[in-house]
Amino acid sequence: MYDKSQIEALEKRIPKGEVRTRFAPSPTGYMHIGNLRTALYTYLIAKNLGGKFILRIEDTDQSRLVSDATEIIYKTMRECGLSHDEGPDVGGPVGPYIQTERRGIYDIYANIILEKGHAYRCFCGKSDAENEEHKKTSDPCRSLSLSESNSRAEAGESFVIRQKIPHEGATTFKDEIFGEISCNNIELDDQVLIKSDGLPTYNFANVVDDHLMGITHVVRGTEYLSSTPKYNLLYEAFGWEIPKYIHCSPVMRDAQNKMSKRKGDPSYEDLIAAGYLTQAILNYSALLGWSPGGEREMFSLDELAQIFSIEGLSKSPAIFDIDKLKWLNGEYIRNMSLAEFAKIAEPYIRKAVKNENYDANKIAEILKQRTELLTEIPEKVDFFDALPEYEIELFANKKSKTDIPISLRMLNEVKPVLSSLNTWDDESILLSLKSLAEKLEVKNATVMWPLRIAVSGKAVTPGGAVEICTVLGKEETLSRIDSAIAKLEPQNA
RNA sequence: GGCCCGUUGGUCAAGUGGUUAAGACACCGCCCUUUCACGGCGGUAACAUGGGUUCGAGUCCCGUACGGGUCACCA
Repeated sequence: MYDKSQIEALEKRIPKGEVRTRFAPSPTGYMHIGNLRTALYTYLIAKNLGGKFILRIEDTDQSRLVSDATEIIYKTMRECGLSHDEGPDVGGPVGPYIQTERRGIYDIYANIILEKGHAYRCFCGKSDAENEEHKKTSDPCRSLSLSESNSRAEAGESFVIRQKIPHEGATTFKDEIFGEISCNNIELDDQVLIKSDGLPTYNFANVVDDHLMGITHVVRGTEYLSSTPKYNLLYEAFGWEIPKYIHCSPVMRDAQNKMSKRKGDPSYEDLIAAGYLTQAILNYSALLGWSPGGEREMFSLDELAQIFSIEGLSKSPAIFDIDKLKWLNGEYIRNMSLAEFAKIAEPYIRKAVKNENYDANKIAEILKQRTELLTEIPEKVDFFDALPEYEIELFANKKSKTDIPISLRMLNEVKPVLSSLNTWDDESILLSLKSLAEKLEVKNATVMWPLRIAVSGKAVTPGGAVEICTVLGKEETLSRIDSAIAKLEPQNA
């Protein structure tokens, strides 16, 4: 049925004496946040312990394959800096790293476990009723002799291979987060190991691959917690060393539901498209379900790898809070150098500001302290290109002590002052306006407010009157002041 | 329903028998200020519940409630 030398060859390849973790997604769609976080934790555990991080594609369910899914996985991980040491694209000592390419391997181990008597062929059909009855203790195929089973298989009868779970005793395993968990074997089903299409189920492929790839820490979601005893029984049947288990609680959209694409929860790509930064997403994901212990919250990927510890992982599910992500994103933006921010902000600025005379760097400067999401930039700066229609009521502001007549007066005072300026920059404009306010014996705001409204047409703007004037340039500034004055003239009002 | 797991403010969370029960987001107030932000200061707000154990319990044990996971030839 199989060649012993093949097994020896496979076993010989297994790297020893190093920590090895794996991220093992199935290519069924996009990278949701829970997925990304699992990949992150898996990566961090490997790096923190000086080990290897491996990518394995679990594509044994032919019916659920999505064509571009693997590409999205590669792309996302590359963008996030979660680089794998081994995987389908970079190779490695224990490949192939795609399960459908390992078919022959599962066959070998299925035959071994069949011979050992810890599994059996089940020839019963696929119908629900039969299934329900047979996966339990009463499966008549359970007691078939191996030779009879072999000859029926050779005769071409269709079958699945099921794990033969003992009816007595209990299985206990240790999870690094949850501690010891035990379960009576009688509660466990005789799960299918090899499907009738000849491909292994996750349950089998996972155990075989984790063993043959030398995985030391199995990181996955808590949905696998209740099947872990069955995996342990499998490891024991083969006589393999059991890895450390780290079962992570899910990322929730609310107290009742996991994050899901179907319900409109954002994927990594969605968040990027919504104006979030990769680093912020990664940093926030790390904090969702894990705590570094101290009060610091911002960490680069390398820093996370330094300080990550399994003990900080939490048992209970965590609800995804977009507000906190947004705040963190803002923190990342504010901590950037102006040059860095200007570079990533420019495309967003240019979406609204087509006029090349307006300096994108200067606009980025006034935007930097007040931007949380890149996508909110265009609407903040659209007034540079075209003065919006606005109501003259905007000129009235209690705190600045302005109303419409005062604004008109101020603008008439401001106009000659600005038009006589020779240098057009923040400093000169600010200085001239301040001395004007002093001369007129009014608050700075009384001069600034009408001017800002006149040049922007908006109640709220990034930057104040001075900065906006600087960007607009002298000519455009004076022209906007003129049209504001015209708007405010009593006969027009 | 059986089995497994969980439960500290609205949210993320620290806390490993003795604390005025941290911190962050959000929210509110004040200050700064050429708008809005940023920044600074302050505030509201929590140990699901009932029994034990103990001199002492958010921390240990049992029950209850609530929530989640699982019970596929999906992963």
